Amino acid sequence: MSKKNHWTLKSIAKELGVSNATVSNAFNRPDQLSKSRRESILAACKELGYFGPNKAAQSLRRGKFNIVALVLPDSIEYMVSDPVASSFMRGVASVLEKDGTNLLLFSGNSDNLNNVVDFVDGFICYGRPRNQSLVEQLKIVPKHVVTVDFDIGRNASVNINNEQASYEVAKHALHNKDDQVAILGLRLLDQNVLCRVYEHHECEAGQSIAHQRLRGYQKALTELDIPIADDRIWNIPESSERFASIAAKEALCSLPRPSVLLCMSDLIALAAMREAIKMGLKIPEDIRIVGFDGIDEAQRFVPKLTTIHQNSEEKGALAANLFITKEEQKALINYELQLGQSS
Amino acid sequence: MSKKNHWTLKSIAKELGVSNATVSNAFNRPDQLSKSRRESILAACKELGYFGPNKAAQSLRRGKFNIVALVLPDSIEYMVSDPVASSFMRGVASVLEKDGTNLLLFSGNSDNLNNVVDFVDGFICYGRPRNQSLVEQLKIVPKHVVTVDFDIGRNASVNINNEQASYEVAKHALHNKDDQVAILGLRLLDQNVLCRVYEHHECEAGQSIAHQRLRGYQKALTELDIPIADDRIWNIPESSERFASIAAKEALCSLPRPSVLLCMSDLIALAAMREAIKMGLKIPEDIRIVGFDGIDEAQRFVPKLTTIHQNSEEKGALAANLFITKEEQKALINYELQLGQSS
DNA sequence: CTGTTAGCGCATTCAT
DNA sequence: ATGAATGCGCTAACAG
Repeated sequence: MSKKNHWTLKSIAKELGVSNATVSNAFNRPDQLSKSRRESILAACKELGYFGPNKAAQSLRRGKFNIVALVLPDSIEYMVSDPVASSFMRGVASVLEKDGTNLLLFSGNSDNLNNVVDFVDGFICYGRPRNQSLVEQLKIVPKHVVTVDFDIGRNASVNINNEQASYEVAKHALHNKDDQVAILGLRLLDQNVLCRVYEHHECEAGQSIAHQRLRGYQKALTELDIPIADDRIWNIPESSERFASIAAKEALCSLPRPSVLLCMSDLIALAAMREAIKMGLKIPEDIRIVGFDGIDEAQRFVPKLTTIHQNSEEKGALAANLFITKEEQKALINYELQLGQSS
Repeated sequence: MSKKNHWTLKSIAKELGVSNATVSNAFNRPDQLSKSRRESILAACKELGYFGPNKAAQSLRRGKFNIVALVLPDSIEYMVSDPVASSFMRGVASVLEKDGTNLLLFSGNSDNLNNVVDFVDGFICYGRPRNQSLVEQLKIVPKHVVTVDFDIGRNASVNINNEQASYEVAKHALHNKDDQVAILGLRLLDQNVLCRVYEHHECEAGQSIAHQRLRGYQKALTELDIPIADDRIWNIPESSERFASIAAKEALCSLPRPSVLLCMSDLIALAAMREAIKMGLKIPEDIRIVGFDGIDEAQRFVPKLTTIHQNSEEKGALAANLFITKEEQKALINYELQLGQSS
């Protein structure tokens, strides 16, 4: 007898003439019934086209959803084309996929965690979300949270030592006190504008990645006794070719012409190298350029970029593992100074 | 009186001394109660820390989940770093984000749609999933499905005319019957191997993108009366730098040396250009190379690549729109022949 | 306009 | 080893 094509645990149990608990157990708790019974039930279900308990109902009942929301710093559409974010997602995805956990992409522009909080097991947050109110919500949300590249009050996080890394790459790019230095910063300011950063007094206090990196640069500058003028630091609001090119052009045209360009991302450094080449400058003879991130394209570029290679994929994998194991750990991940011909 | 921190519709209703339907209505159906009543209830809820009906329960009840699964052709970790797939996802995400629909990434390697089918509203499938059994499931799954770059029995799909596009770009690359042509194909064979494709008899029948493109190439070749030897077509199993470089090297070293390289993706064409340059070949004097896709990196490369620009982002946006509106439409999307200096 | 009730589909006691 | 009952948290139909 073929009932309607849509079986439920209840209807299939009735069809088979057993109680629904038995069917449930057959699928979920093998130890609760005899092997033969279980197998005959499973076979009958398959035969009839019942593929197992409804996941939504199961989740509601158990309070477990097998979905984790990956909270991106910005809109999904923006993040998905960012090479560093992509690597990170790759690491996350590889671990979650093995674990059978589903990955939901969540925009850092959303204004409410509530839209998803009820059907995810928790959150992996890659960088501070653009919408600050999300941060506040993440602090108190009653689910598991792993933060990456920033911290909130919670205990599971993955970071790299941005200050030390920046210090190292700057140290490599800088030669002596006669160097003319310009810094192309990424999101140094909250304001969404491309401009120079005349005031950076609060840098010591700044907790953002950009400020950590800036501190690293400054430490290197200070050690070499290199002054940096107030008008030699740029703020680029997002890691895009367009903004980076404009800022690079401004920097390269500023006088005295910089001999060193410290860039807070490889994408920025690449744009800067392209602009420099267009202007007929020789790299590194006329200008030394260093980046941050270690993306593939920058390694393939001629000249190869000197940069800090962040192990983004590993970062993602670690974050996902922390999530799965629910370990409360503040992890610090390695980076590598990657030497190229650009400095 | 502060109850436990976890409110439910029921508990909050009791706390407020109203029925649960009233609270539900306050959140979902403003027209069902007076404005003042509604507002006072909402205010009280906010005050007490109840942020609205539990979404999981709501979804179970309504049968609507506000999640769509984006079925990728391959593993998530592989897809997320593919520039074409990323563009597509960008398009999808931009539309879904505006619609308030959440995006779940689903691997084309999974073997069971059942793990998610119960808590998504449907599927957007970007390319034929590597796991063929997923295709079978997609054909019969009782939810809305939009396919992209391939078709199943269902009625909503987005495609481009691969054959025509390939024909055009080949036509542009080919000059006359003395051209020596090699084809770097992407997933021409089911087998996951890098090799030459000696037999392509079944090309006429092949429905895959690769075969559609191959037909386009062959049409152009035929029109110009250019023969193509049996051993001049390569199969590259995935669009990665590594495989592409190997195949490109093989092709470039084969004798007589090709004067034209028809590549089924820009990533492949880029790898080929790099290998050619390494070998001291001049592009396009010694060898003309064309790609397919229109990714950014290929446009920035020197020489700029001649290719077919697929509007992947638009494709994604259209697919998402079809999904949302539930329109049953087989859409065909435009492409553009993008001329560079590589041919 | 408001409250009562019956499920959505299931997992888990607690009996037997 | 099995079955009846309860409720996860909610919405929609219905009754008042």
